[in-house]
Amino acid sequence: MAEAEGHKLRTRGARTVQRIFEAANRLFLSRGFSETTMEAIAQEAGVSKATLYAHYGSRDELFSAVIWATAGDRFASGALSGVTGADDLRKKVERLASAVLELLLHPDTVASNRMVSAEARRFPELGMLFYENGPNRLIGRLAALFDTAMSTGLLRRADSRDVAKHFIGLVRGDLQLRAMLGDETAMSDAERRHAVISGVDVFLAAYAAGRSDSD
Amino acid sequence: MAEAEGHKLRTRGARTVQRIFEAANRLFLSRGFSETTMEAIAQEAGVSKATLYAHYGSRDELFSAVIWATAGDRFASGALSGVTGADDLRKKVERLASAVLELLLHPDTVASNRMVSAEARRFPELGMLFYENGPNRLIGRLAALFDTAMSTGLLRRADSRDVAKHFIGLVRGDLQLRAMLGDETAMSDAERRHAVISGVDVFLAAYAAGRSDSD
DNA sequence: GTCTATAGATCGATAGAC
DNA sequence: GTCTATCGATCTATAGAC
Repeated sequence: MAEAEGHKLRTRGARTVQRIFEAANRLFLSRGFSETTMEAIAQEAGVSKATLYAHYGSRDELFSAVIWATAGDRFASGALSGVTGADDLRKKVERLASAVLELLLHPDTVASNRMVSAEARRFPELGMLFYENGPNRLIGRLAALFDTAMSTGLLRRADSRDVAKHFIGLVRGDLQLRAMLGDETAMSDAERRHAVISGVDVFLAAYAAGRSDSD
Repeated sequence: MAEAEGHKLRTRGARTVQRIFEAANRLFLSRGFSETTMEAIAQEAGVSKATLYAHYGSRDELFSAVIWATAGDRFASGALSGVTGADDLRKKVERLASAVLELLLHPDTVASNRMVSAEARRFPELGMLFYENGPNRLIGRLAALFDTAMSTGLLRRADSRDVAKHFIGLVRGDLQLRAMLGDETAMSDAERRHAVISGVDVFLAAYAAGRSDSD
């Protein structure tokens, strides 16, 4: 789903663009913006620098294309499907929390957060674009789920976008910040499990409609 | 409190170091890491580049010094004093939430978060150092406050560091992320007030000991 | 469209005089 | 300790051949 242009992959030129884009995507996400040179991208794509500039006018333009595409891809994917099922409310919410945390701690998510925030001063629009296309889409999808849960009477009535933000905030804890600061241990299973359990505990204590008997 | 070395400000050399450090501090925080050149720092400090290198071995070293010092300064300051007082629990917690949000959305906080996370791959240790000296100190101070509140019977018993993380997560919402991505509106009074009120609402619903009658 | 080769500019770091 | 002057490396972007 990472087509930069409207072309299909028929023409030779479009395939080159595709290769360039994917190379840039890999390198930006794995090395960061400042450490990724046009020379390296060209090499990774198997083309020359001149060819690269024939398709993307500047490094910033290529960077924007990568951020725009990848943010949407990841945050729009079906990673939040675990909510359906016949389990009790707590189990369902815990699975949802795990899925959210998985997304928030994904190396690509961490990398793009790092890059976009670092370059937000130079790209006033890109930051907003990224937010709308990424994090805000997650909020929207969660809000829709919680809306349903409120209609069903599982959760008490509240602004569903607020509920989504609170849910994310509770589950995230300090794990995403630590991941962004380079703390590898923030991604460990133990840390994640604890964040999910304690976060969901608080979430249900505040938002569960009736009385949720815990484990 | 931003002394890099143990010297006092007596000697001429120490005053020069001080000026260099403060210039670097201003420029790094206002322009970001990659946009701040040694030439610019020297000019801002009123010295030559050679003098600058006589006191700091490299740009990275100067950057580390700035991050290390400023993180501690801000997160250790007495900005959390608003919790004491004779108000009811909700009012107190709301003032605390405002103080936390003020800190999290402070331009310098946003700027250093951006920079450290962006450079975390090159500086494996600096990220951890920053976390311990900054965000983790905030968690610790909040945990101490909540510990007291639990002893007093105002809040129900729980791991106080978890409580602190949940508190921060609830109040922060998506405001700090948006601020880091360059969204100026994230710092508006309206946004902050709403985040404080709705966040505290959920926090008390989950953690208040008895029954907290709301407004 | 794609290549090689290089221009053009920036910047971190240093040499050497005072 | 501080200066001026400059080196050397790196990187973005382009010119011109095929």
